[in-house]
Amino acid sequence: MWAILTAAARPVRIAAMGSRGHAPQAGLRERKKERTRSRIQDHALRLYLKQGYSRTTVEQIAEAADVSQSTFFRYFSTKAETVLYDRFDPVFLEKFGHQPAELAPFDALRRALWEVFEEIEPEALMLEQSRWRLVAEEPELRASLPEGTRQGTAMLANAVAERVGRRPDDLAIRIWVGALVGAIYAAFFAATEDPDGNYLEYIDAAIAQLEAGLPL
Amino acid sequence: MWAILTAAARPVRIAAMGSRGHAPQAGLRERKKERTRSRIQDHALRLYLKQGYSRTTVEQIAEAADVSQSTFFRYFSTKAETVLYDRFDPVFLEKFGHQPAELAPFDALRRALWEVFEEIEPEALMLEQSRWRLVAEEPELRASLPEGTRQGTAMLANAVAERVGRRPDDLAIRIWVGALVGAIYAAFFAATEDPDGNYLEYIDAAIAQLEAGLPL
DNA sequence: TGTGAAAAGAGAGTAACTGTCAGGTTGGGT
DNA sequence: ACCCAACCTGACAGTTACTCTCTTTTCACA
Repeated sequence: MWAILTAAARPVRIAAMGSRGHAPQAGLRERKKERTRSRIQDHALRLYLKQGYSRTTVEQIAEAADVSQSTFFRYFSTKAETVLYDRFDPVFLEKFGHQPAELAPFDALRRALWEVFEEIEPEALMLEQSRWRLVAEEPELRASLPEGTRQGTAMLANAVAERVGRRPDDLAIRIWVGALVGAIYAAFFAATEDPDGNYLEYIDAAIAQLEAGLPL
Repeated sequence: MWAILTAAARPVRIAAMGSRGHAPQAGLRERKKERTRSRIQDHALRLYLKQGYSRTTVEQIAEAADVSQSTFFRYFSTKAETVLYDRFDPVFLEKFGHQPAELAPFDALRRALWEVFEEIEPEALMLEQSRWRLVAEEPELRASLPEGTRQGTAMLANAVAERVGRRPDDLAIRIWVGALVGAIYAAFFAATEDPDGNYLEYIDAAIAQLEAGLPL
């Protein structure tokens, strides 16, 4: 699942975009911005799929979305972000946090993942997967992916720490989460190499192996 | 230990640099190239430490090392590579491969790490650590680090697969290595946050936790 | 000492970003 | 209805990493 990997790029982004922070009910201004943002991302993804990521320039995206380059960079601080931005991340973190307290971390994790996947409509899932493939195939994207991961890892560490009642900077927690993310990472790339591989199955395999004490 | 993390950047690099491939005994030409390479990296690191990574331009490095920018890019395909390039990686992989076959993977790993660290002189170790700190602190470097990791992970997976007599594309192997690298990654960053932390100890902790079946 | 191949340099070009400034748009308060 | 302040947007110039192509220099070897 992507969530864990890229998670926290999002809150940072939103904060940086000058939303008022509190207002949960979006005003006209906010909604217009949201639309502009989606429009840019849509055009960007469409161009990437059509002519490849590196052969698409920001200028082209801006033109297609009918905004200036300045505006493009106001919405996405880098070109890569148009791909890496993941709207399911906060959903996952929320589900994870709301799993019953008596569940072991691995079970909570698994259930949260299932719930997120169940909610995604098949059509949206297809689009997501093409986005994932893009990330897996484009070196530049693969490269900028894990910086998001690092922050995401920190957030997940917080959630796990809370669940087991320990401090989030506890070394054991950090190592645990690091191993988890690394394993899922490996499973993710294995899944992208398998033409009709089911991402969720691969990730399940990773979780199961960790749960079993990492046998070889 | 860095080795695992950045490993394979090196062979690629060397292959791309037009060395004859076979000749193990270096001729004058080869040695001159090696010197130029070191000279560039030395000046680069010195400038980074003095004025910061992002405030140092390739032009400045080239000038300081008395080469043209063209030449700079012939030796390092990106600016980040001047930092990420790790001469201990091949050493580590070799040591790991030569551990007695009856050792469990975790033990082989631990011993190989110790052997590498023992060989490094204290002075060189200090320099290495300042390099690591640079990587940990500079966002752009953190970002470009894991692409090297990915290739390094693949090489480590090969070594592990051979050791346990399985195919390197075995999913369990890939997950195992992924978890290992992820855990070490986490330990590494924890170590950089601890002013007088000993990297090796942190990494040892990660290995021990994995060995114990990843308890929480 | 001459010669062919490899290395280095020169220079023009591309594209991702950054910073600034000026003009237009929006929304809350009167 | 109007105005002010905050905000959004575009235009534009500049920086810098990186690429390509072409020419000149250096060096191994005969």
